[in-house]
Amino acid sequence: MGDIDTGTSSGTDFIREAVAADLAQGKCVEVHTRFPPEPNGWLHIGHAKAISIDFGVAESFHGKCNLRFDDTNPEKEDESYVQAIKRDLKWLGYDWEGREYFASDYYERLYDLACGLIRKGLAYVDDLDEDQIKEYRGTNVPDKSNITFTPPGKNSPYRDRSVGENLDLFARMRAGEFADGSKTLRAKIDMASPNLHMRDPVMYRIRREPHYRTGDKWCIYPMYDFQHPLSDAIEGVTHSLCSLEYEIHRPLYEWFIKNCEVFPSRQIEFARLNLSHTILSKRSLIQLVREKKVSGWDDPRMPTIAGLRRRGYTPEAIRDFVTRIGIAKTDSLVDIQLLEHCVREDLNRKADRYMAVLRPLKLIIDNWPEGKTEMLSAVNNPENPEGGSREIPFGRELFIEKDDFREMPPPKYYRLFPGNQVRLRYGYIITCTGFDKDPVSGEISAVHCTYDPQTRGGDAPDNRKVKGTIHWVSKDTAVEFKARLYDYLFEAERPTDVPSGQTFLDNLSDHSLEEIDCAFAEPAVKSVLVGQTIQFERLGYFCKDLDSQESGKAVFNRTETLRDTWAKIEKKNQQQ
RNA sequence: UCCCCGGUUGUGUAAUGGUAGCACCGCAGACUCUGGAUCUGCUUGUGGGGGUUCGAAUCCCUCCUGGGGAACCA
Repeated sequence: MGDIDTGTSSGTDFIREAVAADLAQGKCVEVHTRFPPEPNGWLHIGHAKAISIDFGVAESFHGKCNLRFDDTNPEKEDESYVQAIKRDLKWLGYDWEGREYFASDYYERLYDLACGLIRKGLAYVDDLDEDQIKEYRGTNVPDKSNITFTPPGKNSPYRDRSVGENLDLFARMRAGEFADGSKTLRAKIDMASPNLHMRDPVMYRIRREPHYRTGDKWCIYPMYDFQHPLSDAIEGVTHSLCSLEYEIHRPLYEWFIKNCEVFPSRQIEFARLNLSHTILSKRSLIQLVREKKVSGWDDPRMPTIAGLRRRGYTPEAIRDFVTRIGIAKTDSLVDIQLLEHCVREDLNRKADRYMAVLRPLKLIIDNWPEGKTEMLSAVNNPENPEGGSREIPFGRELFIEKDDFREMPPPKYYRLFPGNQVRLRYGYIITCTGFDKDPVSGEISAVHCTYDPQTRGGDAPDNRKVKGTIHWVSKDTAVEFKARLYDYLFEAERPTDVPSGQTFLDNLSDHSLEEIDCAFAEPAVKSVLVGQTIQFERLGYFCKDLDSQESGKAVFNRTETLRDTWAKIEKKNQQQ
């Protein structure tokens, strides 16, 4: 067992410990897991955690992980979701090695297994309707939050039908002889069980709804609790890892394995991911899409894998994040700043640097010869010596960031203000000599300065210390682009925490997206590819969006800002 | 409080009867041609009360507290 890597790269955790124990005790000889998405929505960062566990645990023990679509609810599922899920899984870098399965492919075997249970006297066809089932189960109460005691249920009057009658009725259910909802197949377990899931759970229901894969071949569909353990068994899954809400289903999971006499898989539950300022329920995510609160599943503000990708996140950053958060059974809320840290760390190493100005302010170098242009050399990525360098045009008129000039500098401000010296990144050291103000609006229309010819490239021969370095773009060669600046979709740390009568939609931020139509960048950005994430120096990481036009304006989505120490100082200044 | 599962610095996660550690956040400083990066240092924690033990985050009891469950969804 010494050669088994219990997770040096991803740490150890209670699941890996349990799996290692099973192996040591001979309960299984190999490890086989599965990732079982229902194709009714796109993958999000919470799935990434589950995927990391399913694939990661298998990998730790040199085992396998299947991809299985848990598609037994024809009302919600669709082929487009299958495609989206596969695409995102691949992009994240996971490989199911062709083991791509569908629960809907098991319908025939599942049906046989159900008949087997009937023959053993452990399943029966019930004529009770939905409300009656609840009533008999003892759970048909108006206010669930006010229950102090759950009485035992009582048996359905149809519970003791003969095996022959049940077999016949079940076959006729399949044949379409009965109306939707008029009959169900139920497991005969224990109507007095304190675990409500054991009170004769429904195994099959009648639903005339075309399925995206089986069409109208079936009008009865198996329920999750019956289908899941058996699908796991069919695939030889040894460890069925799922989230905490299935914990209470585990006795049922084990009941079906035992009574169907199939390959036993062990279900182990872990806490699902909760992320601050984010909503991760598929139901809510689909609502944001349908009600057009966002532009789609891949809106860069969405916590979906596709949204994060379009935002500029890398698979490496996402995978790093989901391994850093660990695995436990504690219900927790992970600070989204950890995710942000992970992208910054990854992108800092990988992203090429460029200069761009989001809110342009004209800077005129009064002692620079009219019409003269110079090319200056700039390093592409200071974190990567092999990244090379590029040339940037420099001239008499530049754009600088509005925020980099102040008429009256606040404390600790060491950018441009009258009389102050500042370095233009990769350019010259300049001294601010004045500024033009629009007499009507009071707005500053241009800043004037002189440059020191001795400081070409930014180095001062006299080694004088210049505290501030600001970015710039040469006016004549500037490339215009559109920038989309994103903020949290929800300002609240827990978007679902709302006063009664409100929903998470009431928590939607009104400034989660700011569009800047006319920003300027250095000419070299023309070579940036759609989907590529770069850094605009001092501003943050930006990803070229697919909305960019071939020969027209490029669109850049801001992935994240850089860590902004000045913003903190400024905030503190304001508080004082 | 009918059933199930949890509670370790602000957040997340280790420590499996033997020095409560790591990461993020935050704070301070060093360095820096990105107020970025990097480096150094720092603050804050075992929910409460009892018990077992030489020794308890860990085992036991009890209280408190959080989450989940009662779909012909998964």
